[in-house]
Amino acid sequence: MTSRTKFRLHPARRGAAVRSRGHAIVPRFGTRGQPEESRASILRAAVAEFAEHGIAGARTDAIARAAHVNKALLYYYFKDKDALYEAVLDHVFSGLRARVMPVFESDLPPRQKILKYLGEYFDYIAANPRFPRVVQAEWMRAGGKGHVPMQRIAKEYFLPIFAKLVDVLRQGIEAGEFREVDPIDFVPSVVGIIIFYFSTAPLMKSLVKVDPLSEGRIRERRAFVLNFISAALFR
Amino acid sequence: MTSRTKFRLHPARRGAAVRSRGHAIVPRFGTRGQPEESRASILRAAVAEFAEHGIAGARTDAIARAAHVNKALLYYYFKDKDALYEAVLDHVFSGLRARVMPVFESDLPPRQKILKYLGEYFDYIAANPRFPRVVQAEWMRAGGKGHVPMQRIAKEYFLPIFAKLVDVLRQGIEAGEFREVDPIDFVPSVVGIIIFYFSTAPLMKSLVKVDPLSEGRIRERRAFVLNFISAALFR
DNA sequence: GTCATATAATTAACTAGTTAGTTAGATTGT
DNA sequence: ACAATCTAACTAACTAGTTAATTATATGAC
Repeated sequence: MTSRTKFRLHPARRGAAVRSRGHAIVPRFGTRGQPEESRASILRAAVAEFAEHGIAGARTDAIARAAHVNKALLYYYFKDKDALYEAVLDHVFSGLRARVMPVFESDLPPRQKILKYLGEYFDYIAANPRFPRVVQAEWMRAGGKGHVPMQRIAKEYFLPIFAKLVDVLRQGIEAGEFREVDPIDFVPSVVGIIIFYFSTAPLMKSLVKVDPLSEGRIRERRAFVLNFISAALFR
Repeated sequence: MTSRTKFRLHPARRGAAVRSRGHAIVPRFGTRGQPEESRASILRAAVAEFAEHGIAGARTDAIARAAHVNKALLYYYFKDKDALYEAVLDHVFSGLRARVMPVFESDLPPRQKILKYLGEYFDYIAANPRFPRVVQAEWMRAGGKGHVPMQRIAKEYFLPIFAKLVDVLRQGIEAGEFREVDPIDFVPSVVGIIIFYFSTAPLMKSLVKVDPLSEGRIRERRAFVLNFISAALFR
């Protein structure tokens, strides 16, 4: 990894095929095939590979193969393995943010707001059960001390959500509806409850008869999580 | 990895220096240095390395260096990287089992039993905050589908504890002291709450001012966890 | 309309560096 | 002497990342 490589611009960033305001793709000069399709296909394959093997364990060859593209194309769209992983993280967290932030804009009372937040969070993960493992892969890296990339991710996505939760909790507590919990303890507990189940699902499946990701089981799990946290938080 | 290698016996398993009933070590013939010390040193270093980098990310060279032994010695005591990791898992889980199983032998009422269990579990992890990451490393491997080794670990350590918890929960529910929770939902939730905090501690530390592993914070966290789960479980 | 051309998209084959695991012996306590 | 313990140096395999070319497409000149 020379310093020249490091600062090389990637065609994808220079923008080749460009999506105009509407929806129709306006191709430029040498655009051929479906470049956005290729990029998306690589990202999709990367999500699966990183979720299954972590960052160190993920194989760029495997990602390329699963995406049905040549490995060099992977390095054409992404600087290196780390950049690809970062793109995956962005994908995961921007999806989550898009899903939960609107909840905080609504003017529901604190109790309903928390429940709605939990429900949306749960449903997003349930619809993408690989995501917890992808994120876990990050904090398994380098002792989880939080690289520069992860710092950015945390500041861009996590802290804003956390701040909103702090607000709602404060309101609920002031209104006497919530027990007095410290967000620094409450939030990671909630995240742990929701995420842990899904990230251990593959292992759980091999241990017990029931499929932890079956539709029925997920519905039960959802009800339990909301009920459990409600009992712990509401007066 | 040839099949011959696979079945080679390791001196450690044949038993060299043997610890007699008392405490004094009774060395055999060519015993020199402190073989048990070397083995323990390797294990200790492996815990740290696996916790920091996961299985694929862990470097056997780094483990040997940290343990102040030649890398070949590592392969003298352990068949390969996987076997070393398995030994680490045994170390972690046997410690946990030794700590929590006595709780179930006691004749405390269900409520106190659960609280005692949670406290012991929490304290064990708090005293060894690297352990959650070590275990997480396992289910990040090969999609967490649960290798043969992990199946063994789960059956040997996890299922017995789970069974005891099922008992206590049933008793508590029948006595009308507990809300009606399904162990298949309750147990992973509790584990998630306890473990998640510690496995994300390094990242958390880089994000906020407070040290999540400071003595005071741990004490607070412990109180919160017991209180939170109590509120969610007890009537 | 069509033809050369610039440029984007894509690939087969390669390389340099890393890493798990081995070998063949050296050392030491008994 | 002898087996247990330990090591320096090695190797075979793997893997992230590169290179140098090739193919397809839109554009603009005519």
